[in-house]
Amino acid sequence: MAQTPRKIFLGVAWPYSNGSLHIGQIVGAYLPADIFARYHRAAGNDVLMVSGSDGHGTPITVRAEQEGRSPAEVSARFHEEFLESWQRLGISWDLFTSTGTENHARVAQEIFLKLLEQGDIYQDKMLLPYCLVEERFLLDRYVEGTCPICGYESARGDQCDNCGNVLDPIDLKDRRCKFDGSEPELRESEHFFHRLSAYEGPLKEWVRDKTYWRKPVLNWSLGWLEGGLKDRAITRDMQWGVPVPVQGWESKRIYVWFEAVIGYLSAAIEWAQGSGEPQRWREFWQDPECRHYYFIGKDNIPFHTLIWPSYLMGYSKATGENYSLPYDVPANQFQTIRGSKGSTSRGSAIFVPDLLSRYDPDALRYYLSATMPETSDSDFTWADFLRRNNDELVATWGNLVNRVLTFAYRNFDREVPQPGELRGEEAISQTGREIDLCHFRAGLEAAMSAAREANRYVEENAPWRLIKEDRARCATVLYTGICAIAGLNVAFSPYLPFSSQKQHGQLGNEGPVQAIGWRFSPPSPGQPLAEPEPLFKKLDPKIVDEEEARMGR
RNA sequence: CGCGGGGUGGAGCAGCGGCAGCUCGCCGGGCUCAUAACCCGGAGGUCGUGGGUUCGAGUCCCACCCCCGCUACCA
Repeated sequence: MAQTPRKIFLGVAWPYSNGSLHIGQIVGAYLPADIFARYHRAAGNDVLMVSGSDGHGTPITVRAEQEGRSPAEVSARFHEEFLESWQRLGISWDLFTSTGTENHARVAQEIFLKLLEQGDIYQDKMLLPYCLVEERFLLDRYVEGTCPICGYESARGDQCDNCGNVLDPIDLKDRRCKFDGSEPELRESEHFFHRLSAYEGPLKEWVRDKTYWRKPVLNWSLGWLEGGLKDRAITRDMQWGVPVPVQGWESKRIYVWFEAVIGYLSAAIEWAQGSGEPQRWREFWQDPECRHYYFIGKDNIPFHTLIWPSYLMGYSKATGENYSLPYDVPANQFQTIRGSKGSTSRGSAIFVPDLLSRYDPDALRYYLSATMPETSDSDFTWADFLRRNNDELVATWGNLVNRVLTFAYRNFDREVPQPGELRGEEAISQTGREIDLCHFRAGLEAAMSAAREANRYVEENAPWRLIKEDRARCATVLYTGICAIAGLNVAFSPYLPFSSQKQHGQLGNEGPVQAIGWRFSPPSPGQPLAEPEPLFKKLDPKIVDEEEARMGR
């Protein structure tokens, strides 16, 4: 199926390093990206998967203020935690860096200057609320007032909680500072703007043939385009972030949403430097044959389907070089927690480090893969997690492996018996096809379905009866079962990397399971079997109540 | 008020113009190699509501109702 070796670039959302990773980020972006990357690497394609901590922006400074630390300290602390989470979850980055590197600032400033020279970025004045008491410009959300649309008195500067309309703080009546209640004055501030409006035509043209994008992704993008694109301010009155590379702008910083997306490019450059071939990033960024995929949550869609492409179009033009645009942005919907969006304050957020302290990574990966919100929001419940682990992962796949290997180990001198028919090729190719299309749930289901078929095969051929009647035939049946397992193990490997590696070893193989590639490789008859041991643990039903209690229900 | 997504057997989901499908659960049976796991059979849905288009509609169109997100240390 995977025809010619391909080049694939995966850009994955940059998490704000202001708190622990939670389950929604994993299921929404990091897990699908990892499955995709693992599959393509096994299939022999050249993959570059990058991301990093987004260490700038207001969320970081807010947290830093609360803790009385510097933004840099906060960011560094969570960056370290992220690295550990990736490792334990098995998210296989080629590079996970941060926006705090010199390299990133240099690349971001370079793009900023090129776009400035070209006229894509221009200076203008804007009126911003300035608090005389706090002596600083106030962020949109720190201004409150009366909503001009519905009259609600506690509307925030960015949006009215009552009617839901997106607002501009200037439109509010009876404005007041959220901190001290004083009335902010409107003070003129000089800022740089990106001429997004100029890219409306080119973007419309570019999006036109993206019919294969997921429905929400395409509709969201088209909706923005139809509404007309507005120029966006790309600098902010703050001290934390990438400096504006223009004289006299020392008191301002580049807006986090301008520079963070540039991380996709700067990370590739950093990766190339680290690999000892500093120019190698060009293979992924400037070769038109390389396909770019961006794995993100649905809230980030316009940034990746319109805004980031507009920067790339402009930068390509300014430099005369080709910078690839996204091929697909398979954004996921949200995974709600017991029916609503995860919330720390309501005790319904589920954080990765905590989760990994009690559960195996593959159990989590299985559950999240099976319930991935690809087409619509899906819901996380502990009861469902328990059920899918015990009744699907353990009972179907885990049990197949365990029953066949245990039987073979005991009855055939602890080695792989002699050959006969069913293999695992079909599962491998079908799962591969689905992953290639970013249908991750379907890919997993294809493998599970093949595991059920293998269980049926074992049942119908009853080796426990054959062992007494026809030892040679029994060996054939078991060999066939083992072949199915070996094949299925490849199909499951992008989803369940830890247990796949273990299974690989149980069949007496050495080296990494990925070395097989994305194909069926028959086990050698006579090869010694390791003593079988269950691949997965059954969970105790009481965890449901325990976890619910832990979440403060 | 607006924008996007969704409402399909007990639960979770797929189907997106042509006899309503999958996993789990449930009921009945089989097997005993296996983590009380596995296999077979069965019951169970007028596909949110009301109109319309069509020879034919979960599947297209219109209106309405409900849920989720777009705001909150939170994808």
